[in-house]
Amino acid sequence: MALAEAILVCLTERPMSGYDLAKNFDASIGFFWRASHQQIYRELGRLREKGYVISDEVSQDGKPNRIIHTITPTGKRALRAWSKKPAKHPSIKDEMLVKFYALENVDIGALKDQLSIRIEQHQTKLVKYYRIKERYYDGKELDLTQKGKLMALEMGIDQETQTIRRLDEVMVKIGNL
Amino acid sequence: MALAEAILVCLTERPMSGYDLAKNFDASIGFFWRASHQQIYRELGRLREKGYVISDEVSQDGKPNRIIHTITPTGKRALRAWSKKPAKHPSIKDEMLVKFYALENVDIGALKDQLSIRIEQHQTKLVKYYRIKERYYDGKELDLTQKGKLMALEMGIDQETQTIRRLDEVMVKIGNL
DNA sequence: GATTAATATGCAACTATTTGCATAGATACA
DNA sequence: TGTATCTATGCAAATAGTTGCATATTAATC
Repeated sequence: MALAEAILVCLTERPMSGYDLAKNFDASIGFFWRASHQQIYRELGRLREKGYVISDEVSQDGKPNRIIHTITPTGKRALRAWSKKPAKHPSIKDEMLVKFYALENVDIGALKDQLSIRIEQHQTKLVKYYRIKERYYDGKELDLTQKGKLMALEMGIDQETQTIRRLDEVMVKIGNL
Repeated sequence: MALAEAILVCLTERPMSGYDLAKNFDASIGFFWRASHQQIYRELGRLREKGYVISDEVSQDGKPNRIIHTITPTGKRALRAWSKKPAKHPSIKDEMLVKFYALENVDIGALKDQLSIRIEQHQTKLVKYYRIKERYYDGKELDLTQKGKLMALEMGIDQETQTIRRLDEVMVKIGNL
């Protein structure tokens, strides 16, 4: 499972609370690995049991206490070991394509609506990517980790751009049906 | 859940056994929705309970009996109702991108190997797509369902082509790191 | 003064997916 | 004659992911 590793990757940057991690999974690393806060808290428990992270409670006046998780040397070794194992091919599950596959048994008007929603979602994501790129990477000196993140980000930008073009083309095609 | 619907979609084409469906999920519809034979057999049980399919045992001499599943009018109505509901955005989970995201804590040599394996997998898929296109669609008169399938297929071809180009570019980039 | 949003954590139940196992005849090939 | 592959079905256990609920404080807004 790579949720564990995705969390460890985040923690190599800096120690974080479950809440911080959940926010990270809503943005940055979440572009490549989605997870809910419930999943994250559960997984943090497992990582603590294995000794991959240590957790310290920090009291804050007023606000509820935070539990800050720090990756251990054992955790870092586990991460490097994981990196050598072949990456699983992401599993494909796209309802919308299934609907295209069954065009005669489907409401085509509704499908068009879904397609334009999908296009908007990809555009939103693309804008987000560009903002992050401009803000954190453009015209900056970058270390190795940052170069990796930028590469992942540029893959994302390229993917979204191509997806939007492709879906626009499909929109024209079903319009002419 | 769309596994149920993906199965129903297959059954609109013709009645099939669980085994036939499993093979379909290894090719055609499986390009857009992956499922194992265990999942399919279990789901067929549920579809039968709901009255979306009827199942008839057909004895074959020698070979084990086949159970042929046919979609019912109720099943077809369920399929059309499903088609009107918004399609879920496919969930993103790509271990390889997580590894790029953590370049400093990762074995880069191993990552390159994984990248080239990934490229090969996409090439294999692309070749498969082209074969299907030539064999079943090129230069043929097509009905609505076939047009939909062709559209899905062409989306697949475009996606794979772009992905291969993108991953090739990344391969050059990590070579120059 | 009341409501909403943000911070911060987590359990429990349910659903979905993966992995390993099990059975059993037919055919092909070495 | 043995081995492997294809046909054909399915259970059980483990792991992963989603949904609903629960709690509690602070700060801002209406």
